[in-house]
This record gives sequence, structure tokens and C-alpha cells, in this order.
Amino acid sequence: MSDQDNLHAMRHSLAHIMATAVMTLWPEAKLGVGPVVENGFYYDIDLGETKISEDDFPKIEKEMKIIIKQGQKFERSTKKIDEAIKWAKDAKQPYKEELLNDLKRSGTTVAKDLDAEELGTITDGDSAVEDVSFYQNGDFVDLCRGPHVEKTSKAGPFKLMRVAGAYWRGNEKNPQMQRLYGVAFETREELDQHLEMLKQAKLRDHRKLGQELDLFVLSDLVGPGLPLFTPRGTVLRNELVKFSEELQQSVGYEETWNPHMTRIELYKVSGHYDKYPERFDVSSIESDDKFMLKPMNCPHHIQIYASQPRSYRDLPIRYMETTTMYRDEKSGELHGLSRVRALTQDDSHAFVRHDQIEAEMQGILSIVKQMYSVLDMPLSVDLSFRDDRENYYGDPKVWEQAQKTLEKVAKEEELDYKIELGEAAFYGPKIDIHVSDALGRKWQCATVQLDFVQPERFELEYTGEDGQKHQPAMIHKAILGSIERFLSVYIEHTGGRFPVWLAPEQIRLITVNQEDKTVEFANEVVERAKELGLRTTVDNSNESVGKKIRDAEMWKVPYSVVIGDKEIESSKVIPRIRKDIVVQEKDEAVDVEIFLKTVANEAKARTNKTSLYGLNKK
RNA sequence: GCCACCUUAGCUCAGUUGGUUAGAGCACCUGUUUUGUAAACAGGGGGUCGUCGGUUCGAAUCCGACAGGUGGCUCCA
Repeated sequence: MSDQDNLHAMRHSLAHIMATAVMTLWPEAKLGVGPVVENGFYYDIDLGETKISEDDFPKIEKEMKIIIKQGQKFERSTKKIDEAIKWAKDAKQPYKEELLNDLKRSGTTVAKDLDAEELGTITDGDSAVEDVSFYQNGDFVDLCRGPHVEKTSKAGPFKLMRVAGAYWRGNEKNPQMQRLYGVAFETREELDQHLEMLKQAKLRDHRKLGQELDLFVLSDLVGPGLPLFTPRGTVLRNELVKFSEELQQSVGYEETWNPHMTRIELYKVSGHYDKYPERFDVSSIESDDKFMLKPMNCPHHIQIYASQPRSYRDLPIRYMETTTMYRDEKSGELHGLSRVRALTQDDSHAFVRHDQIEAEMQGILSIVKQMYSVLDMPLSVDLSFRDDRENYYGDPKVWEQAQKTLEKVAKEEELDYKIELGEAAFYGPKIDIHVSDALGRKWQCATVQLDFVQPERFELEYTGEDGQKHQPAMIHKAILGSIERFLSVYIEHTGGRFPVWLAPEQIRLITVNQEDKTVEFANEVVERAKELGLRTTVDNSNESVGKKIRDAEMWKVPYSVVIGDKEIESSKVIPRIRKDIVVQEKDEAVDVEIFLKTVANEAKARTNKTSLYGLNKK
């Protein structure tokens, strides 16, 4: 058995041990499913009116430890399916009975592989499976495919983490069960390491850093999911957007502007309204028309395209716009900057001839790759294709062609991708690019989407070489995606230590004293730095130099420079360089002008390397 | 939206079984100090304890509703 298999068996066994403990403490418990998940396991439990809270964990853990100590053997047995169903009935385990019915009818219990109508229904006659396996430890018997460790004492170190509500089979129409989560590893050291990692991740949580570094504000009065950005946070946003827009311009995109409110009719034509009617928050002004805040931009760009007759010579026509849109989200889904109600996208739409699709997508993917390589963030790529449900608009043959094109481009661009069926937009397939946050959760940022549906719905056209009308295709893209979501991931990725080009404060001058000549000199340096476009401040407060250095460190300023008599006399400085910045050359005190120009060049080059060297005196 | 938990000063938190004018550190302000690479010293201001209602002689503390926040609600017995 490989280590991986063994760990899996340990975690799965712990799920059973936890269920055993719960059944001991609450014999009336009805059990759902208890699978292995990343880093651990969970078990879904229905206790009726009784609610388990984290305060109950010590007694559950204690019970589990007793079971582990007893070294109960895990014994496998099989039952005929009908016998098993009878067992579930007798044991008063209705959820198990439902699972068994699904097994009998369809040979699987995976809710998404089953017809929703059939879930949990009973079949007579022929069965899809004959036997089902059971595992028993002590008095506890559970329907289970296995495998397990040999006996409970081999289950390994674990810790219960949290309890959460979870709908039976993920469907909100079903009863809500209590899901007990635990983490487990083969050794105590690995478990401790994992817990330490979670602690570290908490330290770099973007919500915490956003407050500490004064980047954004969440106000109860403004409302949930509506973050406000401070001057520092706005510098970050603007610098990122500037980079994104420069990249887009380099492949031919032109900037547009569209208003934040629109007639709802627009989205009826585009098809978005029919698809998400509950998400459209409507308000009316002085007319019979209903207006709304825009939740996306594609129909607007379409209107600009459609405002003139277009020739094949004009294509591709590429519009880009970094703009904020407004989407209703369920209150429980809001989260810091990652999931908000006002989100700003570096959005673009290209209108292309069908023979231009590949080249356009390649151009876009090349700038996406540039962006994330400069930001030093690893990507994972999904091709989001349709499945055979009927939620999609447009001709399936066109879809098939579009998906082939996407995959071809992904191959040519050497993307390491996987295909996700059923994840496409209603109007077309997508290339979705995800990056990870501090806890390893993946968030979608960049996206490239191919769309034949909206051009058709809006009856877009251009005149071809042949004098006939033709329909263009549309390519939607966002590089950063939602700036807010991107920032949430990026703040955690960097731990708030932004590269020089993004740092809200790039250089901080620290005065040794408040004498006139010191202040004058510091002000001269700031003036010069501003001419070079550097964001520079002076800390002239009446504090010790040590305290001021500490402050600059806490604010994660890339360069801090102490200004005193030595600097004034020599016009040379010894910059203190933030430790994540890669130092390339060695040098001692450096002329102020050279220092500033070097930093300005780094910012311009968007690099986190410097050719300066600071003597960090102990 | 649903389930669990949380909400005390700008921030991080303490506040014993309900019992006088609710505390600390940091931050802020004032004064002293004129500072050389991760925290000088002293003093001061600041809270209707998330909001509303209830129980009680008495509520930060107990109960309820609401608001906001956190974790989760997809990953096959």
C-alpha cells in the first residue's frame, strides 16, 4: 500500500471512528456520508433538534481516542443489496437507505451523476448492483466501500476543526445536516505543521493585512460586499490596472467608456436577464422603462460596435474598459474582497472574423502570461466546456467547433490545462485561469471566453470581401478579472510586501533629528523623488530612529533611508532594503541621485530586483 | 438564503457565578528628550459593551429579534 493510500485509509477510518463516537454520545444520530477530503475527513450527521457546537469537540475527541486506544478491528463484510436496505431500515438510518436505493437503481450514489428526479427513489426488480460492502468496528456498522486501516489504533493523529451546516446531497431543498470536519496526518509532526500553516495563513489574510496596511475599508453603513479603497489601496489598484491596460494596448485594444446604469431591455436582448433574473436588482426612474446597475459590459461594447456599419477590413475591433459593475450575491457568499457586490473588471471585447479567432486568442493569452509572470504567480488553467444539459444557447455544432479552437490554442500556448465539463458560460466556452490564496483555495482571475451567441442575438454584422453580410465572433477577456478579488489573492500571495512598482509607499525618509537643515535636506530629496515619479514620504516625527525604522518595516516599505548629518554632508545614503527584494550587486553608501534613479528604473521595469546594496548595520 | 460560532476604545484583547464611576497594550494628543538602523520617558483624551426589545432591585454578563462578520453548505456508500 502506498503512503497516499495509507493516509487515505487513515482519514477514512477516522471518519468512521468519529461516527462511532457520535453514535455513542447521541445514539439517535442519523448518518449521511463520511468521505475523505483534502487534509482530512468529514461526516454528515443529522441530530434533529440537537446542535453540535465546537464546545462539544473535546468530548467527541475524547470518545474517539478511547475507540482508537481499544484497537477495534475494521472488518469487511458484504450483504445482498436488498438485505442491506433492510439493514438500513432496521438501524433507522434513512440516509443510508436512500443511498442504497440509488445504488440498487443506478449503481452509483454520486448525486450529480444521477437524474435529480430519481434521487432516493425506490426501484423494484432488477438491481444495478448485487452486493454492497460493509465495515464494522466494535458495534458500529457502516455501509462503506473502504478501504480502512486494519484496526482503529492505526488511524493516526487528528484534530476536529469545525462544524458546518451542509445540505443532504448538496441540495438546499433537502434537510440540513451537521458536517463535522477533522484534519488528519500520518504523523504528529505533519499535523502540527498543517496547523502551523493555517496559523501562518491567518496572519497573511487579506482582510487583516488590508486593515493593517490601510488598503481598504469595509463599512457596515455602506453595506456588505461594498469595499472602499483608501489612498494606499487605490495606488495598488491603479498601478495594476495601468499595467493591464498597457498590455492590452500592446495587442491592439482601445479604451471605451460606458455608464453604470442601463435599461434592463439591453440584458433581455443579450440573454443575461433570462439566465439570471433573480440577480437583477431593478429600480425605475422617470419613465416606464426599468433601469438597473450594470452587472457586465459585453452588451455595451456591442452597442458601440453596432453603432456603425463595419467592414472586414476593420476587424478585429477591440474595446477595453476597466469599470465597476454590480452583482447581487447571496449574503452568505460574501467574503472580504474575494466575493463582493461591486466589482471592477479589466474587461475587453474583441469583435473578430472567424478566421481571426485563433490569432486573437493567442494575443490575449500571451499578455495574460506576461502579467502573471511579472507578478510571479503560478497559474492553473481550466478549459470550461459545456456538458449535454440544455442550459446553453446556440447551435451545438458551433459549440463543438469553438471548444476545439480553444483547446488548440491552449495546446499551442503550452498551457497545462484540464477540461471542466459543465462550467461554460451560457453563450460559449471559456479558458479560466485560477490562482491560489494563502490557504490554497483557488480563485478564478483571468478568463478568455469565446462567444457566438451574443453576436447573433444582437444581429451583429460586417461586410465581407465578397460584399455579403457576415456575423463576427466575440472574444471576452479579463486579465486580472475582478480587481478586488485579484487583490485579495495578491495581498496574501505577497503577504503585503508589494514589489517596488506596486508599493503604495516606495521610499520612506527617516530623519535623525528635527533640525532645519535635516528637514530641508529630506524635503529636497522628496522633491527630486517626486520628479522621478517615486512615491516618497518623510517620517519627521519626534521618535527615536529605532522606532521609526520599526514603523517603516511594519508598513513594509521597500526602501527606508535614514537622513542625518552624514547624509547631508556627503549627499550619499545607505538605503535599508526590504528583505524580500533581490539584491544583485554590492555597493556601499550611494549617491542620492543614483539611488533615486535606480529605484525609479526598478519601478519602471516592474521588477523586484535591485542593483543597490544596503549595509544593514546590526 | 441555510447551519454553527463571533461582535467590549481606531486596532488586539481582559472583564470571575448578573452587583459601585468597564480595564490593559498599541495607536492618538500634550510635554520632556534631539535621537544613527526593529519600540525613549511622563501625562492626557477616547467606550450608551453591534442595534432594538425582554427578564431582574440591578445586565457587557441571562433570553429573543435584527444587523454585521467568520467558517461551511462541490469533491462518490
